[in-house]
Amino acid sequence: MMKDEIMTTMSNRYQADAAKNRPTMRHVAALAGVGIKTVSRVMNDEAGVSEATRKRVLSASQQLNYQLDMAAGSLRRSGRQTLSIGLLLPSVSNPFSSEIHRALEDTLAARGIAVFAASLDDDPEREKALVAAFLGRRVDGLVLTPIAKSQSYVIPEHSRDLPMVFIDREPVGIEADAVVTDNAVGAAKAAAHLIAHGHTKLAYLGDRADIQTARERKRGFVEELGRAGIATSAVPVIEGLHDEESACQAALGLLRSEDPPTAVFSSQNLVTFGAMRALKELGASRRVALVGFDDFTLADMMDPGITVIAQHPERIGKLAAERLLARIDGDDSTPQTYVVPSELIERGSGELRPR
Amino acid sequence: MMKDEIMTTMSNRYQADAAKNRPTMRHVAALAGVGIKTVSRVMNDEAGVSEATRKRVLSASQQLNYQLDMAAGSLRRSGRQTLSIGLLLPSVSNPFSSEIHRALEDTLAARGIAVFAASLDDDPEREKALVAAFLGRRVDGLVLTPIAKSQSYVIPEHSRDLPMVFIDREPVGIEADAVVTDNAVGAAKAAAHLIAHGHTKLAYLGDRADIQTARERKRGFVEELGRAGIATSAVPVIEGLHDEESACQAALGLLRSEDPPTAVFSSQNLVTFGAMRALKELGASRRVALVGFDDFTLADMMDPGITVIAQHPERIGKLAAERLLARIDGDDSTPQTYVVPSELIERGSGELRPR
DNA sequence: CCCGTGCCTGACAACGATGTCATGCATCAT
DNA sequence: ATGATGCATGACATCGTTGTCAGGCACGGG
Repeated sequence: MMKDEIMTTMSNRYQADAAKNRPTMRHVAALAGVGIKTVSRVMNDEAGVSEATRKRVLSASQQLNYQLDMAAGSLRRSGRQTLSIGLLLPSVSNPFSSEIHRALEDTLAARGIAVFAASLDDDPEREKALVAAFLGRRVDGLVLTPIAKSQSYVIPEHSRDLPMVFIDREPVGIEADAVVTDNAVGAAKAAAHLIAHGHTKLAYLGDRADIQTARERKRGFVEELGRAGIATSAVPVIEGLHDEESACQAALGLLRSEDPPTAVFSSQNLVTFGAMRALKELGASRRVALVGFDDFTLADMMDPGITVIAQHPERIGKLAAERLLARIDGDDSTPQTYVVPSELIERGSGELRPR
Repeated sequence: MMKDEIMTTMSNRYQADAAKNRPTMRHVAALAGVGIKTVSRVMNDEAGVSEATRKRVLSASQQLNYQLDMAAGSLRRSGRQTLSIGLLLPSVSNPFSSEIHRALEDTLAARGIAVFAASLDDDPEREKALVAAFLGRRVDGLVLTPIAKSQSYVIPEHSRDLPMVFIDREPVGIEADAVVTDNAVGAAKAAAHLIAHGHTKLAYLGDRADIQTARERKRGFVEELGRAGIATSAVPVIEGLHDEESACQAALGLLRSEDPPTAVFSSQNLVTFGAMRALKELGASRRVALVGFDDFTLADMMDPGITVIAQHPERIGKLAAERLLARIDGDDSTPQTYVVPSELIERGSGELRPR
């Protein structure tokens, strides 16, 4: 009787407290009349708790709406995992990036791992700052698109076995796993495709040369010209195009020149859009061939459809996640670069022949 | 001499240890020859540390590559903030969602807040599971696109003052801030626009009726018909379209019927794409008017350009972030729904007149 | 009846940090 | 000279959890 009264009072007090502040194991333990270690065992599905006790604890925890504090747990837990990783992308709103993000998320979600995502905007300083921010939150791993000149600043962490996978671009100054597209090969395929359709007067519209993938694509394109015996000097190569507007202007300049190209290769999404706009403005969409690097929504709905070298962001994301999980699980084999092949998709614009 | 030797030995031992395991404040303190509380003060830029000591600590922490453990800190710190929030979207790879994500990130980054992002795929169960997962990581707040029938399951957290902002759709069963587009108004604008261009034979292609925004858009569209005196019974309303393929089939069915509509309104991105494809297939792009809800990349490059009711995801994201920050800072005013106006953008397809 | 063997269980320290508070020391007004 | 004041500093408890370990209890065999 007396004891029941005390129990009731106590449970009321704990319930009232737990409604305002967040309940802890102590609250649950008090309400269930057990020690907190037993609550811990139940919450973690550990063996060695009688069925009766388990039920009492579960009921108490539901009553209080208790939730395990992962942060506190991972502080003490051996292995110290937080079940969260950091993802650094050029921008979370970039379609290519967000496809990677999605694939990564799906693969990691199966293991209960949450993803911190952030945008770098191709700013090396942000890269370092955000890596630090994620490390301070004790992520279990890092997936990032590097932009800084060197990633040697993460060597201390990397040598402490922080799992790390680079995507889209390979790291510099550190040996770590990377998952990339075959940029040079893809660009070469584009050049070969145009040449096979009779073009010799090609033009190259490219992104900023400080971006590794842009350099690779240019290299692949130019090398293919060489193989085909086309004088590089006869092919205008414009670099430094980072948005639609500048690409459009560059394309307009080319197309209005005395001896305009009959085929254009654009090294990236936004550049392709700029080129398309220029062609449309000049009414040349059905006259000048176009192949763009990167696939995009509605490419098949354009007139003509736009032929592209498609990357496979979902494969990149999935592979990166798998590599990261392997590293988290202790794989310590030599870091490797994994290449995801690109794919040429014919839609019309790339199959136009010169007049 | 003796003392120096010991110091050196100690510092070596700590350095070796710190190179393998992650260094803690204890390591830094030992190396700098101070107490850990002093290290804490330096790392948190607290006042009351002499310049000389501060320098010693800073130098030691750099030498060890020390980084503050935010998780451990927030365990003890009053207020208990983790400087991270959870963001739940239909999909991180959905362009509309990822624009919101980006705007949110930018606003929160200024305060050093990191963002956990996850995709719901319109699955109520995932919504609950992911909310729980984020709560277990002790996020400082939650921003989410609700899909479950009711959000009452978060009431316990919400009443414990967990900041929460709903975006795109309003919550059910709980009073909380929300940031939404004026869906009904936008759809009504579309209807009015088509009617103003002489159409009376309209058609509505809509998303699944269990999605709040879809219902609102339909309501706005139908109400506008009423205002214009057009018999609702004469206007085909097709719902339940959730992807491009089903929308295309539905549109084809309509357009091939005996008395086809002269104008189509599509309630969402993918449905618009389906409608566009159907129109193209029938060669009716320049004959049947089309207005779509949601703006999209290249809409102006289509032939004709696609007239849309544009939402403003960047404004939604920014506003949601601002509301969340206000709540985090203690604002406890009555929850409110903030409406971000949509905007009709004329591009050609919506201005076609009936024959 | 006693002791070994499991099975449940909880007390306690520890994880890495911060809040509180007491201490030592130099400085200053009286 | 003396006590008051302020600054710099570190000892210690603590946040919510988990690892370790020892204790209690029931059971069974000798």
